[in-house]
Amino acid sequence: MTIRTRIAPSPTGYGHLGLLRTALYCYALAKKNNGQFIWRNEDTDQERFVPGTLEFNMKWIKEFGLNWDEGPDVGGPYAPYTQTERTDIYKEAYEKLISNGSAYRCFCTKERLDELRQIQTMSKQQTRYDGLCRNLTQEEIDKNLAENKPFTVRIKVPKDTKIEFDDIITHNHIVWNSNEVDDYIIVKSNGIPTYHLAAMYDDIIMKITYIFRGTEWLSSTPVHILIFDGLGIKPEDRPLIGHFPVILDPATPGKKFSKRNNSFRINGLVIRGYLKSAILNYIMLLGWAPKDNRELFTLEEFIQIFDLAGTQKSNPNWDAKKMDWFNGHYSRSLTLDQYTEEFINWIEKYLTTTSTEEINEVLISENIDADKVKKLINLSKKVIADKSILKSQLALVQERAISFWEALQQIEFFYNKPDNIDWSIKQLKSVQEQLQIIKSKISELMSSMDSDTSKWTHEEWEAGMRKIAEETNSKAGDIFMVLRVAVVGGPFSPPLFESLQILGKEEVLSRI
RNA sequence: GGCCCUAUCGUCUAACGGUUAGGACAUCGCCUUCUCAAGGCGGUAAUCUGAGUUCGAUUCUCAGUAGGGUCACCA
Repeated sequence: MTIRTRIAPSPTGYGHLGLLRTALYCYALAKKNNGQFIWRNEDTDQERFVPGTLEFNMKWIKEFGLNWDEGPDVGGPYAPYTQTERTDIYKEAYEKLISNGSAYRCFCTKERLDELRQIQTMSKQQTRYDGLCRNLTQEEIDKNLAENKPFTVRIKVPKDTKIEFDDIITHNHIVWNSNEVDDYIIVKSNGIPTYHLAAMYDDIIMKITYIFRGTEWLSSTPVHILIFDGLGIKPEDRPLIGHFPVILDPATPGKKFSKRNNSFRINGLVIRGYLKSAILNYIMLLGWAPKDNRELFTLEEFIQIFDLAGTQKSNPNWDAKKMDWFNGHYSRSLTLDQYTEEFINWIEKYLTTTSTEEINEVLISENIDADKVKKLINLSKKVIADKSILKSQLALVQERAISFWEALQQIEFFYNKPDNIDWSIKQLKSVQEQLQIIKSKISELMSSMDSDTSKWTHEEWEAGMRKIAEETNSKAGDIFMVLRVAVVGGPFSPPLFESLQILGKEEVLSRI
């Protein structure tokens, strides 16, 4: 049988990294087995619909290289792939369920349900449907229908039985006592099915073989099983279902990704200048691990090696440090040409095309204020003007910047003369008294060198610097530090000599 | 609270009854070095607790504890 997996986000919000993870695993399983990966638009909740989110989510899953074989945009044999365009299809499903006794019409008003819930809450009972419409006589039903009373459709959960299934992700055999399961609403009073019916019926029609989803769906799984049963699907013909643990945000211990934290939005890390290959690689390991503990995978390698045996049960924490390590690793493994190209691509494709609000929300967390962000974005437009100069600058920061965003900050001094230099920093403590003397001696040295910096030699320059150290009776390292602070504005910098060469003699002299 | 799930270094994990409990990130130390990195070498660090099964439990069972998910005409 052909493996078919699906990713089915609802267009009610912007996807987070959890969506990327599910998509990645679905994609990998399908591709590994020469199967199909399907995108389905689960838009049955029209009230919460947020315009643009479907397009946003599709764009970004695609950006990560996870292309679907069938979907709302590309079509396919089971089109349409948008649920609100399939309401007729669901109608035949729930009519079948009602007629064979697997579901029933419920004429209870929302008001009655709210009141019921309130009473149950106050008396500390379970909040659940009391089954009032479960056993309506055909006469009563006909009467209500004749009066055009609105109704919902509820699944009719059988009494005193077991509902069970095997979870293919956690490898658990899970059993529910059916008396614990509520009669979920599967069709709303507006005639549109809820997720439970729509998704399960679509999965059958679209011949989905694996349902991967977050663990928040686990507790409604018995309802889904009952829907399959009611539709006459034999257990062995059902799609296999598996639930992934939630990704936790260490910033809020024990809590999953905050919907408000935009750095976890699917494009957040990309905007912050992380490589998609690195993000994908880290995400792979957030719920799955191979037996040999290998950690570095390209997408292609992951597809080959991914298996259901390695899926994890417990909730992983998002480790920003490890993400950084992956990104640093991938950044360093690029050639300088590739790195430069990716850097320019980041600026042109992501940084300058994203709204300022969104960039601020994603970036401000890094101890940078909005003005600084604005300044750096302006700088980013400037740095891509001359590719070869940029390349020589990036050569100096590639191995020391975690992200492109950091790299941009590290090359800022090439473009902007540092202001408000703090000369009292601890790195300059031992030469504090002779700062002026040292500066003028460095100035002298620089003046004596060729105006064509490409003719400079490291030996000549370093000898000069060490001579100043001797003359002022200080350590050579301190002399270098004075120059460094003058030129870049702080105690950290890329290799000094190479930086000076790029900056040019005149500019260097003006900064001392 | 009911139901369900989870529990190995700080973090992600390996060990499918017998290992000096392994790896990676982080952290610490040393080397390299004009700073910061990167790189090399080394160190600290874990089986939640209590019973049981067994010659032997990280591993199997039960209980406790802690954490998570869910209890909508949302997905």
